[in-house]
Amino acid sequence: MPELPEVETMRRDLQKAVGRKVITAVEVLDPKAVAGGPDSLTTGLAGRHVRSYDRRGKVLILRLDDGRTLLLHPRMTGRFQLLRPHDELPRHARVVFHLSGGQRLVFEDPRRFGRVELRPAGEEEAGTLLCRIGPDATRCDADRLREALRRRRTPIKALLLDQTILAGIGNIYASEICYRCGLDPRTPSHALRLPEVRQLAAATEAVLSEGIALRGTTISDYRTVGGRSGGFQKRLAVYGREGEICLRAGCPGRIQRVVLAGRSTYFCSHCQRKGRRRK
DNA sequence: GATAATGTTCGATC
DNA sequence: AGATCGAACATTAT
Repeated sequence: MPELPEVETMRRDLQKAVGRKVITAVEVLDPKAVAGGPDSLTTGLAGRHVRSYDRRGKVLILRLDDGRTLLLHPRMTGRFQLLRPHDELPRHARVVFHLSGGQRLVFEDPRRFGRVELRPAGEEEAGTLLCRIGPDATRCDADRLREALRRRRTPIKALLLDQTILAGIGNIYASEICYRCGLDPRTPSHALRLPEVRQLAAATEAVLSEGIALRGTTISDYRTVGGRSGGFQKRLAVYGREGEICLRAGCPGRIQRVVLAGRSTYFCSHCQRKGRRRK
């Protein structure tokens, strides 16, 4: 269930494993997986290769050698797997890209929320997957962030999940980011002043880059293209730790769970205060 | 069987 | 008009 660090890991893995291999054919096993209809993918992809592997937020951006762009959003359970010639298709295979050399790149997705979309040259931003998202969260500008927060009453953690403000933060990293900068996730956004927003921006960049360095977080489903688990689950300070003791040395607090914007949210009420950061 | 799951979008309501 | 909330989407695992 990928967020920014997991999609970035996918991007790096694909760049390395697929590189400029030629796509010889595409099979769409689940038409629902393709925004714009299955024919949009099967027409004219044969003979093409990926010229560059890019990403914005949780969206993979594969630029093809003919100028078109293949966009992919894994949503909750989408992932790529590289199969060797005699490997069987995974149970939830949705789209299969046949590559020169006999390998197959499979997009699999049990819950079927993920989407692939092929955009014409110069029109990728207008597609359904990119048109609603803001700048990538790895480059988190504090002044811009503050402007986005100042007239909103929503809890700060809910705003971190708003992809139009910053693209890429999901439910795990949102709780971890709030913990990192000592901010109560329920704090109304407009209560943050510039110093706190700066702390928040710094915490966002720090947590995401650690997530990337450890190749993402595996709690149950997420696997890298090579089928391996990520490593950031070992570093989670609050997510999924309801009732456990806070990891900060000497802190007597226990991790609490509340629901914000319909999603589980974890925090230490001792370390995390409203509108105030931890020293 | 009920519940929750790392995501987004839509419609209803304020 | 804009903000906000809950339901919906679909499937699996506990």
